[in-house]
Amino acid sequence: MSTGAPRVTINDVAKRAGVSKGAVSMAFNDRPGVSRATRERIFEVARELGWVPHQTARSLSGRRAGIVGLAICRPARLLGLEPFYMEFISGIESVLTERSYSLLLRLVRDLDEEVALYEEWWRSKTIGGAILVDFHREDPRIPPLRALGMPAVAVGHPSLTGGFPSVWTDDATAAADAVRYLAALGHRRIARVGGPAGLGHSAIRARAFEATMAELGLDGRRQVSTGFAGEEGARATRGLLLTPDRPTAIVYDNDIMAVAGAAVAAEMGLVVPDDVSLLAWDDSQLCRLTHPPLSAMSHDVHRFGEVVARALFEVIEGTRSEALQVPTPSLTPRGSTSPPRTRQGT
Amino acid sequence: MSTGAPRVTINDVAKRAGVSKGAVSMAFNDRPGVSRATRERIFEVARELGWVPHQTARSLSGRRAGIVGLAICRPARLLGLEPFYMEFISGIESVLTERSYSLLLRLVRDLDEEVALYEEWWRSKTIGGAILVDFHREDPRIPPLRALGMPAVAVGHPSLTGGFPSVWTDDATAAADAVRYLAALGHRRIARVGGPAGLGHSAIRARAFEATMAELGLDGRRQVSTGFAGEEGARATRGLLLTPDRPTAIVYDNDIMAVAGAAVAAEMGLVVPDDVSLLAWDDSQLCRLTHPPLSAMSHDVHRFGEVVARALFEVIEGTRSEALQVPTPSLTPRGSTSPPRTRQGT
DNA sequence: GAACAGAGCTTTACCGGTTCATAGACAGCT
DNA sequence: AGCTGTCTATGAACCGGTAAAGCTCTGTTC
Repeated sequence: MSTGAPRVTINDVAKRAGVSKGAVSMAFNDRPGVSRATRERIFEVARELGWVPHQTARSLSGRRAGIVGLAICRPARLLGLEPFYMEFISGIESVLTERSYSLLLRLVRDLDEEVALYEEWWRSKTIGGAILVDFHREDPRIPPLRALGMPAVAVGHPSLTGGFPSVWTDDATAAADAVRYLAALGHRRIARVGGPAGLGHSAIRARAFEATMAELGLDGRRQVSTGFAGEEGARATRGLLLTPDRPTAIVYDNDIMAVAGAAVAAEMGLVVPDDVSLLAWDDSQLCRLTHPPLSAMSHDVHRFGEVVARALFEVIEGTRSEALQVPTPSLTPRGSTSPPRTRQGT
Repeated sequence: MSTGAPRVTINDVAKRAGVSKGAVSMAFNDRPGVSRATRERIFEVARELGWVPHQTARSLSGRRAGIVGLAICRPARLLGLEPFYMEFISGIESVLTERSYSLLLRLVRDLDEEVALYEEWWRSKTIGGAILVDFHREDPRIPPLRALGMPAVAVGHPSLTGGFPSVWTDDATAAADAVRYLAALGHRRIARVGGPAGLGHSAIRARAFEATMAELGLDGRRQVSTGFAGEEGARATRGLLLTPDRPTAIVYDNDIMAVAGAAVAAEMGLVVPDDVSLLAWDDSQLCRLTHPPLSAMSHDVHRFGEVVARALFEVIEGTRSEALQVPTPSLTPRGSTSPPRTRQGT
């Protein structure tokens, strides 16, 4: 039953339609050289036989690979929780689908493995292009990947992506906005729980946070760099809230950590937002599921993915080498932020 | 620059090593017919030239596709939140990686689209096998997909998967365990917030829930079928908690809905677990991030994915046609379940 | 009415591997 | 020396398409 599939090929279609396989090929690629009538007869026969061009054979001749690679270097357990990626991916997919491209996804453990994977994918012509994410400062992936000459779009600020055409969002402005908003509410002791310091966008937000705090005459040193996992966010929050002059507001680098932070506050008997205001980042549905719902810097992550995918096609076609900016995350106030309850010093 | 990559082929390697390309091929496929010395010289040259067999060309000759397909039919926004899938996927990946296979992922909007996608993937020989998930009762995908003759593993109880070799977990027993645990704590009004009734595993849990409740002489009709999204879980919880004889314990079908349920309880001024106990399902990290942390029916989802992937290879190789069971989810008590505070009737 | 153009197909040469029938070299045996 | 068998390696066919050159035939143009 399972063995010996019918194996219909372009030759069968050609023979049955009484034309050469070249003609069938032209018909299926919308190229001139076949009359309307013939073209339709070919389609008719192909449908009868249930024939679809063999993707593999096709890409062996032409150069198109029809597949785009995405390697993500974060622990699987974390990714499962990080709402960002699935939404980002679904945005990418929606564009790829339009062109019958597919996404090849792989989780890798470290950057070396990532580079090796891309090299293999590219050398073996498995993929036609790639989407690079999570740029570090002086990212070690840049030289070897550039050397490949593989079409790729980088997600991250152009200053980080070492010449790869990038798609980026203005994290600096968003971070500054977050600080100004909290300061406007009357907070003076504002802290930030960020992702790894080496990670480019975390670093950018950290700098912007500090600069904006300074600009407002506030102390911008209440910052913690940690991972992105909830537990790490919890630990960082606990640390911050246990200091004598504990912050009255905390900005997080994603929403998982913010949710974990809210749990820590509750566990310590602190009321959100009265005792401490919390501001999440990325704003997935998760922010609306807690009580109180979390204020957040919101982001259309799905669209972000779409823009990235479209940019990649432009790169593949050679019509893009410039960076592209998507809208800056904007503040969505919910129940987790309010003016601080008590009078405070610096 | 970007144009004109070196394009090293098997011929270059053969020429440089002073052998025929057939020899290179044999060397790289671990088949007899090349001496140890020659083999090593070939590898040496290949490394020098940075040559890797062209995956596409390779799969055109041999029959192996090197790619496994997974189409998921759930709204993207929901998936982003559902910790289950990313972990499941990472489990799959870890096995695929061993064999240099890759996962082709696509989010689809409905079952028709899913079937069409698999048909295209299979007919066009893009994939060598597939993983089918989210089975419905009398699932409409079964007949067309079986007709394809594509190697596939189904995730779900064998009674649902229409003859596809399946990998499943004993949801019925787990649901019964959940009920018995809550009953043992003294709860009598136990409710359940489940996924869509059409979805096979939700239906199985629903039946087991009802049967076990009956067995214990309790009323098993407090069940709501909804989506898997947090908001739906919130709405369902609100509905349940607003009834006059509100439940003192609620079992959820995933953890997102349980988290949302906790928020609803808080919003209604109810204390978890004193006023209402909550029991989540799947047990991602999320359950440990809330306050109180959620008790859950735990599951090694990563391993589940691994088992599924391994089963798929067996199917592809023709050595499996039987179902395979993974461990039953087991109860992990945390802070969200306790004996009910007040004396209750039926 | 010879030359030319263009539409509509066919032919042929790849793309980059795998596979298999076959041949050469060499060792062992009678 | 002649025969057989094993090991290594080659060459050509093939996988299922694409692309570009080539061939016919009909209709124009001067």
